[in-house]
Amino acid sequence: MSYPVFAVTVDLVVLTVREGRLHVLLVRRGCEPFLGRWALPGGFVRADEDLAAAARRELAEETGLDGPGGHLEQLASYGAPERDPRGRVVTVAYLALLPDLPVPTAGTDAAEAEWRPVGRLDLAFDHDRILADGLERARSKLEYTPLAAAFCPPAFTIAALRQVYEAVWGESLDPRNFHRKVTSTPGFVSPTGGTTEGEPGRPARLYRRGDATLLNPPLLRRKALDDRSE
Amino acid sequence: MSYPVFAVTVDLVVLTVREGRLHVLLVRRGCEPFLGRWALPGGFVRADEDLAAAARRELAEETGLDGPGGHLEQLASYGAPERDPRGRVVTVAYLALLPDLPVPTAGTDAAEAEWRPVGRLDLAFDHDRILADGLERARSKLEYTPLAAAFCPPAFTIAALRQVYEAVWGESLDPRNFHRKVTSTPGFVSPTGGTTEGEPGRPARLYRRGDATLLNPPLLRRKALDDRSE
DNA sequence: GCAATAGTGTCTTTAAGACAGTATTGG
DNA sequence: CCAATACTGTCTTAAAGACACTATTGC
Repeated sequence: MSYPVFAVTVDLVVLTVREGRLHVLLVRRGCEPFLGRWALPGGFVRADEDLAAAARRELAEETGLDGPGGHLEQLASYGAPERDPRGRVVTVAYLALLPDLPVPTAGTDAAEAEWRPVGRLDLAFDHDRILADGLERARSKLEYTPLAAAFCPPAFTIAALRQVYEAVWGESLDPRNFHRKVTSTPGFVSPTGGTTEGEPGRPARLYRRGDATLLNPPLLRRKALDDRSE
Repeated sequence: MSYPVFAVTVDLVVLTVREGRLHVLLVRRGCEPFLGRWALPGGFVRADEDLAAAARRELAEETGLDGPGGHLEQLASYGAPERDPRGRVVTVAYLALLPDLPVPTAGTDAAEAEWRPVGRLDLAFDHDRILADGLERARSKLEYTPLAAAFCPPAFTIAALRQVYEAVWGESLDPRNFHRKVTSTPGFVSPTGGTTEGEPGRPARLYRRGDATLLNPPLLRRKALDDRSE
C-alpha cells in the first residue's frame, strides 16, 4: 500500500506577560515563502525526533530557554492542503507559557525575533488562526489549572499572579477576592517565606507554584468565549 | 532546504453509550503491522485532503454515518519515531461522540469492527494512550459543554442524558438535581413538546440539543482526574 | 389500589461578588 | 502624619447537594 508523503513542522505559540499585557513571540521570516513577514517560530521535525522534542528544541533555539519553569503543551495540528505553497506540510502547534525573559534575538533560523502584544497581527501561513487557538487555550487553561504561575518567576506575589490573569483575560479582578481564592485553594501556591522589599506599600509575601494540577472549583471568567470544534 | 518525509494518518476515538456503559469502536487489523490485533479505526490522509476531511471520511467509512448528529473534534497528534514499524508516521487523532447506532461491520479497511466497553484493552501501536487521552477529553468536555447530547438521538429524555453522564464519568448523579441543572441552564436543551410512550412510569418530556456551546457555570465531576501536559 | 419513573420544592452548604476595615511599609 | 499596597473579615447572593414530596403513567 502506498501513501502520500508530507513534511511535518512544529510551530510555537510562545506567550508571556510584560508590562501588564499579553505578548506573543514572533520571528520575521528570512526565506521564502512569506519572506519578510512575521510568523510564529517553528521548524521542521527531524528524521528521528519526537514531536515534543522538536517543540522543546525550537523553543530553546528561539528563546535560549531550556530548563524548567514555564510550560509547554501540544495545542493542535493544522494540515489544510494549501496552507504551505511548498507542498504538503502538516504542522503540530505547541503552546508555551513563559515568564518575562529577555529574548536573545540571536535565533538560528530567524532574522529577528520580537515580543508583540497580542491583537490584530497579520502573520504568515495560517498562523493567525493558530495564534487565536493558542490564546483561547491559554485563557481557558487559567480557569481550571494553576498554570498562571508559569508566566511568573519562581517566586512571585499574589498581586503578580493576579496581573497575569488580568493580562490574559483582559478583565480586572478584585484583589481581595482573588487573594482569598488563590490562598484558600489547596495546592495552587505555597509560601516561600520571603517577602518583597523596596516596593512602595506593605511588603507582599512571596509564593511558588503549588503541586495541584487542577483547580477545583475553577476560577471562572465572567464571559467565557466560544470554544472551537472540529 | 531539505527535510525528512513523513506519512500522516488520522485515527479515531469513536465513543458511544450503550447499555449504560461507555464503548469505543475498534477494528481488527487486516494487515501488517499488528495483524489481527485490535486498534482504533483510521487510515492515511490523502494527497489533497484536509485533516478534518480525512477524519470525516474515515468515520463515514467505518460507521456508515456522515450526516449531522454526533460530534467530531481534533484530539491530539502522536509522532514518536518508533510508533510505527513501517517508518515515520505521524497520526492526528480525532474524537467522535455518537449516539448508539448499529455499526455496519462492512468497513472497507477493517476485517471486523466492534463496540467494546472501555477498560483494559491492549491495542496496536500507541492506541492505548490515544484512547486514554480521548476518554479524558470526553470526560472533561461533558463538564463544561452540552456535548453529552451528542451521545443521544435527536430527541431524548433528561434521564437518558443523565445516563450518558453516569456512563462517561462512572459515577451516579442525583436525578433531581441533574434535572434542575439541565433545565435551568439556558441553551443546554430545549423541549420538543413530545413525551415518551409505553415506558413504565410517568412519561418523560423529550428534549433536543440547545444552542449553547459552553456551560456556565459548568457541571463538575466530584473527582476530576489529572490532565496531561506536553 | 401499587410500582415505577418524572418532575417540583425546600433546606443546607459552599463559594463567589462586593466591599469595609486593618496592617505594614516608604516618604 | 500620608500614600500606597497587602491582607482579613463580613455580608449578600448564586448555585450545588441532599432529600421530601407530588404527578402521571401501566398494571
